[in-house]
Amino acid sequence: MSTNTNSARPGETGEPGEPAPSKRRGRPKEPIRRSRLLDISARLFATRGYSNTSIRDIADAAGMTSGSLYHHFPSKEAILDEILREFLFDLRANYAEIEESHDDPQATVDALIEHTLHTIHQIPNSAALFQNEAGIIVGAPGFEWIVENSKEIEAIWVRAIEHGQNAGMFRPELDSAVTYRFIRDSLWSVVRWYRPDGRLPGNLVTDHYLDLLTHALTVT
Amino acid sequence: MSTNTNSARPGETGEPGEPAPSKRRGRPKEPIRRSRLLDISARLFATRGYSNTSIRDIADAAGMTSGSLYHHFPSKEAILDEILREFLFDLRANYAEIEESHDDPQATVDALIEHTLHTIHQIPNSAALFQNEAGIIVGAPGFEWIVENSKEIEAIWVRAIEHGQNAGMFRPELDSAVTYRFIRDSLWSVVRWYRPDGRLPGNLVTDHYLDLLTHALTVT
Amino acid sequence: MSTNTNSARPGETGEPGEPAPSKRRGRPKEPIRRSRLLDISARLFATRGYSNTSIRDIADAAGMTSGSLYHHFPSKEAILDEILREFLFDLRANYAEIEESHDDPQATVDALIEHTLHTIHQIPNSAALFQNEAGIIVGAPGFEWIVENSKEIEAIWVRAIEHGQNAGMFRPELDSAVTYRFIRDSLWSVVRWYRPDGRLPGNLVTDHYLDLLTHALTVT
Amino acid sequence: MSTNTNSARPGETGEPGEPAPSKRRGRPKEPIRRSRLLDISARLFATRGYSNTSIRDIADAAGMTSGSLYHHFPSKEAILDEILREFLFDLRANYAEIEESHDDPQATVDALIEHTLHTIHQIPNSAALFQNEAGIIVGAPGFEWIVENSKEIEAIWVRAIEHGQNAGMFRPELDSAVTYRFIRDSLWSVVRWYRPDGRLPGNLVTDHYLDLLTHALTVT
DNA sequence: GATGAATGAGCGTTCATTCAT
DNA sequence: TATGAATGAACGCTCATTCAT
Repeated sequence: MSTNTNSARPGETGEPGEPAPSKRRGRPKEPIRRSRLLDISARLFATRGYSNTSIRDIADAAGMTSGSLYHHFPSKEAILDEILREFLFDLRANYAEIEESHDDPQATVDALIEHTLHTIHQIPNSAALFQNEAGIIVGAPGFEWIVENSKEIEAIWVRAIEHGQNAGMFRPELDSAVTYRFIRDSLWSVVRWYRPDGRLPGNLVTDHYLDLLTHALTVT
Repeated sequence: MSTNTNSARPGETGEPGEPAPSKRRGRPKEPIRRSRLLDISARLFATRGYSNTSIRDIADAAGMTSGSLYHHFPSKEAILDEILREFLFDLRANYAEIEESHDDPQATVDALIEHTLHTIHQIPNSAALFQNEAGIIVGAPGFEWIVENSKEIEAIWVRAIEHGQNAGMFRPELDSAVTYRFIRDSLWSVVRWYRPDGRLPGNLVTDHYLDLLTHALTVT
Repeated sequence: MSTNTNSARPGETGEPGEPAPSKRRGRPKEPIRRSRLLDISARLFATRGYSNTSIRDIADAAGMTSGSLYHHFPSKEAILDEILREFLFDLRANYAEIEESHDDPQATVDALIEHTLHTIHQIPNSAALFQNEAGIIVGAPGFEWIVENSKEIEAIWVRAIEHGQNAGMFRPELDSAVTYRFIRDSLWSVVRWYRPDGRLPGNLVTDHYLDLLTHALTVT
Repeated sequence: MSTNTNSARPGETGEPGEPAPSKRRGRPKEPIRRSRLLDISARLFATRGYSNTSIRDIADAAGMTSGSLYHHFPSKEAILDEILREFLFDLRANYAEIEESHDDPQATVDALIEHTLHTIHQIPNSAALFQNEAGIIVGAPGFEWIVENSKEIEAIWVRAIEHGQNAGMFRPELDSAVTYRFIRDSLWSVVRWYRPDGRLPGNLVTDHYLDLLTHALTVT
């Protein structure tokens, strides 16, 4: 399945707003290179799949040779790990902050939903990458941390759902674990068809999903 | 990311009820071989991912050499194509039959939901394979038929949703296209965590999802 | 240090007496291929060093592509292992046979010396390979068996030396362990300069070394 | 064959007595740096083999980056060349001095033997490096000087042996060239098992080898 | 001097595919 | 049908070397 037909031209990044490699005599010259490579990698991994993306594909898209990549990352897997780490730890931190800053269960769940869809809008590549590869990554040696992190994220959601049930807002007959999966899957699946620059505006999608999920959960 | 840790032993398939390869001199012994190979392939593709499954992995699991596989299928991609073709055309045919055999929109949607979850229960490998690889397959040359088929499936669902809205059963403010994606994604995502032999029985999951989706759609 | 200047031409083996790849319809067609590849590998490893010999060098010398080699051996290291295994286990077996078939210590040591030099004459590549690489191989994971084998070989020699001392033939003031190393090293070092087809005939070398070592050991 | 298990930690050299890299503003601070790098290189080359030692390994062990090494040496091969040059030219000079300062052939040969074993004791890394890599180095372009130097060394030994034969001390039936190789190989092979800090003291080894070789050569 | 980024060639290995037997 | 040998392209990665800063 030759999906590499649209292989990137040398030096092409596809990322708009890329700062020109001008003679910027700044301090943080290192992180820029690094995060740019991570961005490119995330885009390719998300688009073609991790296994179908070669280290040379990434290097080509970054305008360097494959060997040069190894000055920045020790392995292909390390690139994947770093992308997912930032994605998942940020996500957990943001979820936790939302949980702490809200009292009303309905408001908490709404904020969690909004933040999830916002994340898909903001960093679709990382989100898609996790969504697409998680099934295979989980269980791979060195990626055990993903399970732990996912459990903590699940706990946040389940607490919010159960608080809502205890408060009489959400339907008590719902199993909180199954309901969490339902919400999680329906939300993250959006990354598969939502395009940040597409015809369907992000806030419209968010409103629709808030509406659908609220009706699914709320006592009537 | 060595995901081949559970590499199949020669001749091992893991599928119970496998008929012994005895000297059965029956008529169509060929189709049996063929479907067995497709089953094995689907299982490996679903478990490890298409790209991470080699033609030798399949041959090993089937107890033959990789060269022999090419007497049954012209290429690795052809195996994938055949698995997905059977899955998607059966699915479409069953959806169409459901549409024709129901008048009540609510009953139609319920039956569509039930059939989807039943499919995940019955043929989880094919379902998972499609769910996992569709994103990359779509757009690959030779797989254009998937888009067509998907459109016809979408049309069935959208018609059912809109019939329900016209009949005053489903909430009129819902966008039928977005709602379809919401239902589709939440249902097919179940394949990622549902285990046919797991603790959570299939009918319980079905009841829960019928409940959640009905509340999400129905006028209150 | 480009030592590959004399890289073998495709199809060239340098081994005289190579049987033409004629239409020999024999059973053991497999072993022939295999042992031929081992011979070629041993020659290249011995000549250039293991690290300086690439899998493509071997494949080129054998008239095949690098990938084809992996039908016969699972890895480069496995080739090395197989060469050394045959060499060392044969050597030990032959030494043991010599030990059993001789009573007189002087005759035993003489036979051991003769066999060692005979081995260098017969299979100089394997002998040189072991002599050159043993220092680095020992301690590498998977090659622990070499130490065991070497210890058993040492035991045979030391027994012969000590028997000779007890019988009053060999000088009693000699430390048997140091004497063994002295004999071993002086003998195996011959592989570095002896050429089976060179000007110095093998039996002349053998006579000289028998003479030197006998004088070194024997009571006068 | 991952022989880099004992990869040196940054800045670690393992050589005791290393002067701290303090701000010593002495005169020839450069030569110190240089010889330290040569020492480190010799140790790594001797331990792991030249081919298995990367320029980065050396740089790491020296606490610098690989690029910095090129301010001191133009290439990896140049490091090897310099180590071997110093080793072999010193050796020849010392052998020559011994030859000149002794009249008695027996005393000359004894002194040559003693000096050889003393060299192995004093600079085992250089000695091992030469012993291990000479076979591959000889014949490589740029290392022709080794052959010349070796010939001169051989001449010194052969002269001493033949003087001894002419004086009636050494057995006349011995071929001086073969006898030289016998002595040379048995002596230098000691580097492979002798440990300066091991249980077997150096002078004991020297006594043993003097004894063995004297008996091998001397008229009885 | 020293550094870090980059290069380009090469390495051991994998894999979908072909084909004579 | 089945096999085993072979292919050729690609893969992840290493490494000696260069060079602007």
